[in-house]
Amino acid sequence: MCAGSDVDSWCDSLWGMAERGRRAGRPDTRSEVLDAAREEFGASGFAGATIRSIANRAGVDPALVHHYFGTKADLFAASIALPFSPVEAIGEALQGDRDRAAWRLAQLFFDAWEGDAPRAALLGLLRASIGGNEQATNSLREFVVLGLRDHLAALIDEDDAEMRASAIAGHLVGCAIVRYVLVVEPFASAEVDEIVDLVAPRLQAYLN
Amino acid sequence: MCAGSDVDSWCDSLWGMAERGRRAGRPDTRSEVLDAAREEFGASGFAGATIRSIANRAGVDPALVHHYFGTKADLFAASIALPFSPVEAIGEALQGDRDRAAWRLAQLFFDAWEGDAPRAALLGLLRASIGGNEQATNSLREFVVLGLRDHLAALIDEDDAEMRASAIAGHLVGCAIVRYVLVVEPFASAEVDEIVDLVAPRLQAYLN
DNA sequence: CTCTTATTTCATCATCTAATGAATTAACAC
DNA sequence: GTGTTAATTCATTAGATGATGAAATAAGAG
Repeated sequence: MCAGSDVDSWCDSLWGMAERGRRAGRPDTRSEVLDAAREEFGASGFAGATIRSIANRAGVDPALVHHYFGTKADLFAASIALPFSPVEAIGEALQGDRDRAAWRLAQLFFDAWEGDAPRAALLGLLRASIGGNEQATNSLREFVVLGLRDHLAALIDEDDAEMRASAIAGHLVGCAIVRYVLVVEPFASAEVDEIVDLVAPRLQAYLN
Repeated sequence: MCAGSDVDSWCDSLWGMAERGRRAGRPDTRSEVLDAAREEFGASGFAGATIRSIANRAGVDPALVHHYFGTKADLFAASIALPFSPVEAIGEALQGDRDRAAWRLAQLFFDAWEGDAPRAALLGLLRASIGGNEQATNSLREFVVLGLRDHLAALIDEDDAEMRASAIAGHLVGCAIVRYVLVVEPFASAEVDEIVDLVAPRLQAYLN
């Protein structure tokens, strides 16, 4: 029983065991493992996630995770590389009319959190870096410094430009935590446009 | 060797081994363990901290940690109970002149982070809750909702009072992350007064 | 078809972890 | 002093974890 390949799917679904050796077809298992790693690290942080839980989520043997990504730290490093480039997008959003720059920035920032996949990636980075992982902390700091603080400071004509830019970055990050991590109502359920209309004027006040 | 009690301190410092049984004097070991737990949970999060590391930091056998606090989860629950009562302090700070309420709130908030012990406790709560620990998330949400949102909403005469109050809470939490977790310069090294003078006017803008 | 290579699981190891119970010592009441 | 209780470490257990190497299977080149 469970030896012929025609009844494998039946065996798998019944026994939860996969057969040994290469699978039929051309499944992109590596990407599935990486996605599973993003989700697990996002949900549990670096220390809380385990190779086994990631492998289990991807429907794969733990050894395969090591085969593709090496150590747990290597896998984590691969998982916090965001699947999009926020720094450039922010740079573009800030170009143009300065009186509305804060609105465009806020819109871009909160829009980025609305999709499922980006939110998982951002949550993973946020959780791990605030949770104490040094690499993730450096990664998030780099994003805040390069993506937000430096771009914003270039728009401000005051000698405390970097201070003001840091405050703006803090405001955005804090709003994301209240809305997406702590889920404080009614902030968490409000429409993005409502949040933007509320927050952007105070961000703009830092720019003037 | 190392049997007589007169040479114990010599043995301890040389071998790193403590003698068995109750210590001389009246040391408040329980509090030291709790402080060590706050520091370890604050530095590494719930999953990253271990009973062993906490016991080691407190200079104590791991079994003693269990003796006093039970399971790791019990110890964590005890460690996130802040050694001060922020909710009441915020309530008091917000009484009085409404036009300067944001200044008093910001001063109280950032002052609270400056001491070593309170900062470790706040960092622990922040790290663990954002890191995904459900209990810590509930605890921080409760603080944000009861301590900040509700108190602030009572001051605001608009129908979106709770939204504005949440934005203020988010701004403060985010500034704490940028300053104390990510350590983004020059925000991290600035004086508290400078931060307060920068941030408070924008917080006050939410109140009006 | 045959050989090589990439993919996948299995079996296993050494290590670390939380937790428990017994043993040892000091403080304290009488 | 004597006995009781609280404080503290030691020894140990059962389980989880990261990691490695061997074996099995499919895809692809010739």
